[in-house]
Amino acid sequence: MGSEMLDHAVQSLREHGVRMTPQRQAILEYLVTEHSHPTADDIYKALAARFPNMSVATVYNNLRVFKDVGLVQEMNYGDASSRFDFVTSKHYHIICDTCGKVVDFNYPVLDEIEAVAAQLTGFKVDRHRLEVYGTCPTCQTEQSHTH
Amino acid sequence: MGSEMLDHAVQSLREHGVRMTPQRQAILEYLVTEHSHPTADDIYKALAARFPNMSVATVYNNLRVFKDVGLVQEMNYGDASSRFDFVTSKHYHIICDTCGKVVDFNYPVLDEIEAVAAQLTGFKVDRHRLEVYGTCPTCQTEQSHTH
DNA sequence: ACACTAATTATAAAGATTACTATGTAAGAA
DNA sequence: TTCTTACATAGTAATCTTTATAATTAGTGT
Repeated sequence: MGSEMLDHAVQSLREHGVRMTPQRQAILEYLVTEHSHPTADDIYKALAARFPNMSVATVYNNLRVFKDVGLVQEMNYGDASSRFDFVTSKHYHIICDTCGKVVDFNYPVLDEIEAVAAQLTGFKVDRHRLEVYGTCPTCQTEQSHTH
Repeated sequence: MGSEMLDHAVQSLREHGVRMTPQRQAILEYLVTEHSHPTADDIYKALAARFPNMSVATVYNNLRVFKDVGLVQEMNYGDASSRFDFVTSKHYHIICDTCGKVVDFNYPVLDEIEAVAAQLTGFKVDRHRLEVYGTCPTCQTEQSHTH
């Protein structure tokens, strides 16, 4: 399962003339196996044991490479660090305002709004971004304890 | 027109115990009259002539005050600086990937997706964020000239 | 006009990301 | 296998946005 995705990703990188290095492989594996939405620093810390000398820049560089190839989606939330999501299928995200956790949820893709926006503004539309914000179950219970 | 919105905003600030200062007034005016979606730096530069000694921190502080009172909405787009929008009515934004311009467009508020997300994930939903990305008319013509 | 408190300025600091350079290494060619 | 070359990495400096801090200034009610 996971390894099929990984193999496919490696092949896709090869086709784009991207060399495989141990660090690159490890970052990719981490993204595929962890279903979280890690920050660059999360990845850096998670791989520090295996690659004590790895540079943060390497993580960023590779995430950019993966993004360019289309394997990974970058999600920016202003102040906080970007989070990176291994692209599998179309889905939206809901984000916890308290702890920053990101959870996937499925909803029909909003094609219509793109068409409407294009018509109203004259833009050539490329994509849209939709996120829902709130409080995750864990933080909800924690907040009810302290109050 | 604009001055009504301004008066209302000033009154709203007064009710929140916020003092009026020339800098604050000027930043507010700028947000009301300019229908752009300026960054903090845009505002800073625009008012530099009138307030040569104004600090960037003042701009940020005031934008935060306005945000807390609900007069202004902050929009983060990752790498780039936040942009600030004087809140008038509910609308969505479409953003140019080339020049960063932000344009408003109206579309029925997507209440349903919030309900679905809450049900699927167990989150307590607070709000959502939707943006459409593409190329604005100006940049479209410029790109067609150079190609 | 006074006093109290908030706002401003100026600057330092923080945090995320990128730029840069020397060194190392993957991958194909000989 | 060894060589070669371009790409990747490590390490660090730099950049950019935003916030924190401390001293000074200035609103606002009395």
